[in-house]
Amino acid sequence: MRTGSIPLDGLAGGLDLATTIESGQTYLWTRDDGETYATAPAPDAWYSTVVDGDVVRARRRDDAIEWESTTDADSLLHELLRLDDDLPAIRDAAADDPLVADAYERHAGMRIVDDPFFGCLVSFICSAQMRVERIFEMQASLREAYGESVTADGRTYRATPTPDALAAATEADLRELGLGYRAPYVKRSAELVASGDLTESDVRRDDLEAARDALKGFVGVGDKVADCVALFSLGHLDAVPLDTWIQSAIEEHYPDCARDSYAETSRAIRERFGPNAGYTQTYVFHHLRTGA
DNA sequence: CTCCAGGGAGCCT
DNA sequence: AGGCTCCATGGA
Repeated sequence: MRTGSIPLDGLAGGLDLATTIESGQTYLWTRDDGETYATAPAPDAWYSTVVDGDVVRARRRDDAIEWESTTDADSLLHELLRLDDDLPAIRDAAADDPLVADAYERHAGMRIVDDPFFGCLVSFICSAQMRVERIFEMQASLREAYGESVTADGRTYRATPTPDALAAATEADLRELGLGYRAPYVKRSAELVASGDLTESDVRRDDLEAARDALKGFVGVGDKVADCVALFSLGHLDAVPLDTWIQSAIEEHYPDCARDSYAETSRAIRERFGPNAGYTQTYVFHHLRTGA
């Protein structure tokens, strides 16, 4: 495999690789130790993923991100981990309140990811009423059962299942992987993509609310999941997924932003969090969920 | 045992 | 549009 290194001091705000990958934004990476993300990673733990048939491995090594890949992964990593985002500028422009300041400070270096679309879509369809640790397990199970194998340097990696593969699976097959009532959602949404009836290009809109409405055409995708896909795969950094953690945070810390409908609460909290509100949401979510 | 987890579909008014 | 009810599964 090819290798390379990305110096952290060349990135505005650096990069906390482990937190970025394990904070519940992306479920498409595998930690080398095979743990289920329930345990803390080693400081220099390797993470791997497969993108368009290429294996990408990355870990923190001293003051750089070291990578190995079947392709030149430098630009790919910049894309997947949004390494060009200026974290200090994003933080400075964010809302100035104790919760937000604490979240940014405690998890400095965490970045929003830019996941490949279909894997992100399936991940967050599966996320409904699920703990983060189990979402990781479910995506690993889907890769193991339906992902294409890619071998590099004698090791085998599993790609994200294709729409065709998941559309061909039976609902019973998917239920056996522990997907529960999400099984038919995954299958039907995979069918929509595989048939071309609703695809990534249909949901790539410049406006967040237009993208969200289009995303809700998938099965198992409502307002919250649509916002997650918009934020973690379509580059809508203003998207603020209103999950249970953020909703209770709004009740406790921003009660004036609480509205009757998702759409109105979303608008209010986006205005409160300021530019790149999705970044702030992700920091606050991780901060609250990890009990920091 | 009960309760909860990064919600959404289906059906009702 | 807005309000129910039900939905699988595993861990606490």
